[in-house]
Amino acid sequence: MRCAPNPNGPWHVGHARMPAVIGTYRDRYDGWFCVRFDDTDPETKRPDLEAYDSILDDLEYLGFEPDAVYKASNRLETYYDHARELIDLGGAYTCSCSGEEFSELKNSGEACPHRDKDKATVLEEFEAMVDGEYDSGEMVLRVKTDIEHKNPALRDWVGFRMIDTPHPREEASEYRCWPMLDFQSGIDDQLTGVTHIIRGIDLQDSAKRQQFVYDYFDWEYPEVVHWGHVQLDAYDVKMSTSTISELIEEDDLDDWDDPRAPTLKSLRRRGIRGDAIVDAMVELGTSTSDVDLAMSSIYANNRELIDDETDRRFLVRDGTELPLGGSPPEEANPPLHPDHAERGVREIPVGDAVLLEAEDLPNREERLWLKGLGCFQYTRDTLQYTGEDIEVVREGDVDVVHWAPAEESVPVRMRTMDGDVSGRAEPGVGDLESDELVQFERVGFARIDRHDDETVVYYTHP
RNA sequence: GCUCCGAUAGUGUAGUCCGGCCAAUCAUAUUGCCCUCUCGAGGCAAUGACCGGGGUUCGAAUCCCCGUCGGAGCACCA
Repeated sequence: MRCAPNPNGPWHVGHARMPAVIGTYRDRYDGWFCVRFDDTDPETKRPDLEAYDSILDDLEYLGFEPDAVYKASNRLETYYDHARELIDLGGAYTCSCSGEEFSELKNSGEACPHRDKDKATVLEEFEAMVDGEYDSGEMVLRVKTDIEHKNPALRDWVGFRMIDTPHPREEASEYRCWPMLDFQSGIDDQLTGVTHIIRGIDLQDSAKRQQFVYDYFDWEYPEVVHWGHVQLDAYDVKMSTSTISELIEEDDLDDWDDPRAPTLKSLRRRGIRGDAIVDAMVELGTSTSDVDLAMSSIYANNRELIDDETDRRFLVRDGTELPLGGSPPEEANPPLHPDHAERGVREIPVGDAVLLEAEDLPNREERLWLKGLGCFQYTRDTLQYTGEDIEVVREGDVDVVHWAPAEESVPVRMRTMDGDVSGRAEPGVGDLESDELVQFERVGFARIDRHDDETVVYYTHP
């Protein structure tokens, strides 16, 4: 199988579907898959030189290593050779009609005057194309199919055209005669031994087009599955490489790993495992209708992967300070993980005041249980320690909330899909390694990114 | 306009090829209860779907036709 991306930028989440599915199939059935960069349009789909590595990097994040990596722009001579052979078989002709002219003829099912040229002329003109003797638009090589085919999309399609703009890759920058996707891809699938193709519904006619070439060469066409488009809920930003690229350009997004961007680099930075994405993609199946992928299903997968190993911490967002009274303990020791007592406890110095989230602020005379600390009653604008047992919580009339010491807490900026949130976390958070995951109790999972003036974390999911 | 393709709960999916075991599977979501010093995890329960209409048949989610809705192609893009 193959994954044939157009290297025009880092991958968005939707791109993960192909490697997820073919990678999973490969592993399951002892198969083979390659990445083939279909970079045969140096102009309108101009490749981005950084994208080649960036895509392989994204692939690694998803947990797959391709069995081979190809670049179509390295293989021009191969395509030329096959074109020559095809000409010799009478399956192609050079054509100098303008796109418009040809389109009109084609739509009325009429052949253009170039269709019946003899092979020698065709070959001669094709060699001139290869040598770059024509300018863009002057000459193309058409694959001879059936000019009266009932589906106009299949009639004598273009196999090669001239492009004046040099390819961005140095190695390919001298070429001017470029194959179209259907030609290049069809040849490569055969040459690399691809037996099964998955592609989008936008390429529904590709197989039928390429079948003509396969017939000329007497090759057997691979099995094909077409799938619909994937849409992600939960994002304001459209899942499209060009849209994301523009937003970054305009500074509406920081970069490709901005938490608001629906990209793989963003999910990675938020601490989501590649496996969680892969599993969600595989669950989507390969149906030909469009599908909506719920981020919640990626989150559910991820939570299952990380919950057990992720330690707990407190983070209070936009805290309100309340003084403490009644001699509470000087230190709180909640467990690092409620299901793993063996991992030990946290040491949180309490101080004279705590921060609470707005939603958790008690009413007058109300009791509140500060997790890992004890029971307090809100009296005369102070949280008075009552010393009561956890039983009061079990009885049901005391809410349990998380908190942070007002004094010895560390400032945190949490980057989320909906923008940044600032808050303060228990002091231990300041010592966590970059890349570590935490669960802020009653807030959600987050990945520690870095410690600057404040600790920057990326919100993972609830 | 011409040509393809598709339609099962909020979302995804199984079942459709080879009609009966499907008053329709599983996951996720939402809600409620239990448990828990988290709104996490775990347990239990509830919610919720075969696009419509004809036909074939003893019997249709499944086969056929018509409609509706949706998607795609008709590029010298991928």
